[in-house]
Amino acid sequence: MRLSRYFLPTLKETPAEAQIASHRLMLRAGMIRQGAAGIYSWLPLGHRVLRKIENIVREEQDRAGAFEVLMPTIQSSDLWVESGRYDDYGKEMLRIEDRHGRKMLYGPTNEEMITDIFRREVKSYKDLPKNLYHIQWKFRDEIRPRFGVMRGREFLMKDAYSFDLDTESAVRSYNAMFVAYLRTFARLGVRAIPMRADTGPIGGDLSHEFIVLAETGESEVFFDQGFNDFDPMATQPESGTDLQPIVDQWTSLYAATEEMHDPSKAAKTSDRLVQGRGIEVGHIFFFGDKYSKPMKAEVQNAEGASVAVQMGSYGIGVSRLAGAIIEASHDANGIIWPESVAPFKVGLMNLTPKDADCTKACDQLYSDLCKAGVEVLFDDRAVGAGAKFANMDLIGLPWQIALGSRGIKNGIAELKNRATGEKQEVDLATIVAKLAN
RNA sequence: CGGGAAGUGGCGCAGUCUGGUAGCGCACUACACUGGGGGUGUAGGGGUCGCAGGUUCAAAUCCUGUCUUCCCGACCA
Repeated sequence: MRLSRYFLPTLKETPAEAQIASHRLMLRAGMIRQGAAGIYSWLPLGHRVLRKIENIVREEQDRAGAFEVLMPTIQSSDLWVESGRYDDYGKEMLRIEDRHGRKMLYGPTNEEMITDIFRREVKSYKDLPKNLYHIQWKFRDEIRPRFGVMRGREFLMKDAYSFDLDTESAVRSYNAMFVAYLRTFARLGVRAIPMRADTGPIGGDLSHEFIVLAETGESEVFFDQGFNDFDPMATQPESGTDLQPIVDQWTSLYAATEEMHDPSKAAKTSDRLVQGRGIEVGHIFFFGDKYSKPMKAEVQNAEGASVAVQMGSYGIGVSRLAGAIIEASHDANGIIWPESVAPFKVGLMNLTPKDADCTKACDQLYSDLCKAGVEVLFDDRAVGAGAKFANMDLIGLPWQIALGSRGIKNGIAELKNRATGEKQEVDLATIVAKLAN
């Protein structure tokens, strides 16, 4: 992409409303713009990041055996009356009336709707287990939205729902999501620690939150530093593998959010206990027949008896992750994208656009990189070199290529690693091969 | 929902106390210079001061109401 043609409105100064790093940087880097409190538009750069996060989440859900669906944002109140949550949910649910006076709502979550879809179609234990997920916008009318996309009212969430015949099977479904989450967050370039969680208003008795460590995190967390030694990507589950040992390993060490923190249990880890702050990016629940029972989502078992299915739900805050990744990965100059979610892999800067030789070489390099399948943002604007460097650091692409008349004479470009700051002189003839992988 | 702060060109702010022709920096437009870390100069364009009432000869400024946004707390993917 040529920057001269792109829509990338970066800001030199921080808008007054943005207080925390990720919000400031997302606004400055031209990723998002605010529509109302807790409601944002995603501009091209931000949208690319959002899609990359979404795709990694999707790949790992698919790998774990879940099937993607897409449910609507607007729901009828009927199902919520049936589950008993229409009254329980309170003002956080945005309630809407259509022209016929029917009570509708903008979905804050989809347990009821997916349970309804399931119960209409599945009648036999032979069709279990099943796991259905979607990636869809949700709305929760938070009392106080804040921190940009990290606590928005409208947010993009992946929510999966599992259906099993019995508890034993349901735990296997839970474990599959547990492992998928470990892999997902690792691929997104963040370290997320699973912590025993309170089951909250959704109810149930087996639940974990996945917390990304960041100083600006909303929750206080306590965990064993032994988590540093675990590698989520070491788990490459074949279908049918027993995942319990992996889950056991990850839950063997102490980890708890403030509300679940038990100093007497934590004491066992004593010197290895770390206290920090974190951002909740995922939350998984097993809640049994909480919804299947009142909504009569039942199947016949091998004996011909009708039994309510055992359910779990599994959420990942996709839009929140865009902010959380920045919170965990930035410096004074701007964002530092992990390569897997970076909007572009490489930023190419023509430092001397008035130099015909340099411009020619840049155009050629840009074209070669594109042909090699490298995602590259080419700053071909007629502005000073300093502005280009500053802007490139701000938007945080993993690799920067600086090419000017000085380098052209020797046939070399400067390649900078945004994360480490390390710069190296690279022969123009080899740079494409170096960046294509 | 309790407590606090703020709304003035696209962005960051001053002016409000003490009423008297709306200002600065950045950005933007044109031209010239410059060209390896947000460079320099000259000349421009752009604002019913959140909105609605009121006081006054006169309101960004004083009064009343209202909307919006942000921060702290209680609640949450």
